[in-house]
Amino acid sequence: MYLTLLKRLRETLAGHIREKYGVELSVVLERPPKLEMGEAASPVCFELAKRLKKAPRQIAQEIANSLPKIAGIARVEVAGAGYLNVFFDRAWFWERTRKEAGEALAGLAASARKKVIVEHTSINPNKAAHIGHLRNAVLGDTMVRLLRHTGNDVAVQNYIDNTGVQVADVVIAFEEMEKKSLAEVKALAAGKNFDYLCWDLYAKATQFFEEDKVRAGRLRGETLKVIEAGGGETAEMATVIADAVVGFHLRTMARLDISYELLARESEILHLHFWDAAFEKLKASGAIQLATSGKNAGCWVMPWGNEVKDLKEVNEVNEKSGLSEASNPDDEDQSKIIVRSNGTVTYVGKDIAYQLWKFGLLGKDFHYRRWPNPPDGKELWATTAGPNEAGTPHFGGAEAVYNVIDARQAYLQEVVAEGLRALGHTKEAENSIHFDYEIVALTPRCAAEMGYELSAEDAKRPYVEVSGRKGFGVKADDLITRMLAAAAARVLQKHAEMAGTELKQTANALAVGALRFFLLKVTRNTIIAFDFEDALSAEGETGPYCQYAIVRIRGIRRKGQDRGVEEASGLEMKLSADLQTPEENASLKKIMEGPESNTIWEVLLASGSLDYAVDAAIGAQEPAFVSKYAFQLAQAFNNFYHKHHILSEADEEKRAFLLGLTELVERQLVLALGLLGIEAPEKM
RNA sequence: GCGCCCGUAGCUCAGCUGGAUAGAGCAUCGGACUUCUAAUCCGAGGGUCGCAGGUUCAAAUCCUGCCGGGCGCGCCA
Repeated sequence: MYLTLLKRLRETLAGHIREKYGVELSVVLERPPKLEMGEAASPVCFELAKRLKKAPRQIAQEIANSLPKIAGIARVEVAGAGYLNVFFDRAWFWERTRKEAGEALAGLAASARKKVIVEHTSINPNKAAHIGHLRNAVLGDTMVRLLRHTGNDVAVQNYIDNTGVQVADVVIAFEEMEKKSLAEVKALAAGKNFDYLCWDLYAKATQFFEEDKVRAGRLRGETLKVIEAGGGETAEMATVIADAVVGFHLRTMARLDISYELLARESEILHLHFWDAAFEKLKASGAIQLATSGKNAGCWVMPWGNEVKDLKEVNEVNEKSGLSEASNPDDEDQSKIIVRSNGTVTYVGKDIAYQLWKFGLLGKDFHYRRWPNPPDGKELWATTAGPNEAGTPHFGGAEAVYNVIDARQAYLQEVVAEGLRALGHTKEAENSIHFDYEIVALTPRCAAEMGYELSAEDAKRPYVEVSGRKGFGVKADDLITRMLAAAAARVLQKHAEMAGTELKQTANALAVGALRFFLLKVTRNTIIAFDFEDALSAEGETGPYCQYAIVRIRGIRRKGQDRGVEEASGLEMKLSADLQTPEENASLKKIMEGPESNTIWEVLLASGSLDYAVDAAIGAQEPAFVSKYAFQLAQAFNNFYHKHHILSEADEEKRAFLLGLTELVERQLVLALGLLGIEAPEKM
């Protein structure tokens, strides 16, 4: 509701200024520093003062006096050196927010509906997931929830690099180091801790490769070739390993309520010749060129550099004036290799093909099969080179694509977008969103706690980077398990009687809440220095704090029912029965504008600001805005809870109102946490 | 060498396209449970917003330079 009022205010103000002064400008609105200054404010008169050469305060006064009445806004005042302070009609806000909470979203959907692909998780399927992968998945999943909430048609895809070096390394480790047969690996892959086993094995393999670089190069080359070609025992072993590890990843993510629609595998990009199709397009358009001399001789390269933002333009220049240095394919500093001189395609090349497919621009499609036994029971599809299974949905062909990939890959993601742009797909290049985020590292203390030995240099740093290659890091499942145990212990302290399913579900909600909130409360470009103490915390700005507010509200409801007090909704009806025009309702006015009404208004205003938080979060692609919002709403409620004892309120009308308000807080907070993938328990 | 990101309270972080006295959480200290759950609330202390210039009526925010830290720039992915 806050967003609705802001929009209305902005439009009215802009229109009024246009009419009155003949000036066109965008109206800046902000939140005043104190509640007494109103709910919204605009410094627009300072800007106007410059243009009209008049005192800002005078202009502000003129506008305040002549601005037409806006529904939901009680009054506009002049403050400070020329601010316009805007005061909402509180009773109106109350009525409308309650209605909106129930109905608003369906209406929003139709106009905004867009087909969107979000790719996230995309862990190399050769080892267990670690804390850094969790940040990726939680960010991606939360963005998916936000986009769906605002009416978009979102498909979640998880890219599986099942034919890459990392899988090959584990295959080599099994074959060369462990001397395991395919049958033996199959047996291991069916076991309980196969992803952990691979984690250790991969770390050992890394050492093995470092011992003898020549041997490493030979083994990798041979194995990769066999895996990419398919067929034979080694290729099958790779498939067995990758598929099994993907299964573990899916189960790990399911513990955090994260699921997917499609597993897009690199093997199909190869076998269905996605690259060939992309290669033809890139060659035909001149987006990539064959280098004939220099360091990159024999490679197909994409010109790259500051001057080639618009390749077309450069090509035109070339025609007129011969070669510019920027697009000379032999100039190695300005070029990105897409096809090696031996004819094989690089990772970026495959990624361009995949990105083209996501937008429906490749002219090819995958084949699809159902993924057997998805952990959450939801339908899950995977790409296949075999025949299509009946009931295959349509994947791909999106208007916007979010690739959730860490910030270190920014350059490569730029190359991919540049590839689209060079093919003339400017709009799609702009809608290729590298949803980047900073890494999760460990605090030196945490690393020490886990038994890792640090160099003196590392020990002094604020954080130490995790490394799957070295087997250094906090495994996702270990962390979740530890958080579950901590949550269960905490619940039992307060509810010794709790057991069985109830205890399990409660602990689960709290552990997931703590973990997801921990990963979501900081903005994307903040490096998280992971520490168990911070992650396990349940006080202050945490998931459990937000959940606790809801638990309190539910406690009130239970108590109210036990006592035989009428249901909140019933009482509310009584209060609202004669509310044809809430603005004029004397009872409401008394409650909301009387003395000591500030805490009430703070909670109500926060409750009605979810739309604003969600809008800002999507606009800035920053899920942290929603976690910040949830925390602030919970905080406002906890404050209110201490000042107003609801069930013992003597004034019947006021009690009904307070009950209605808590119900509204619950609805909004449950919604906000739901967008973060966090559920609230009944008790905790 | 080139490019990107970061530097805000003891610690971890917010601070939206420039706007009112720079805010949270943790930690510290002092208060509040016979009440709807104290996983809570109230209060206190704590900041030359890395440094120096510039633009502006107005700069933590924009521009330039410097200092300190991180990352990226491969015929790896």
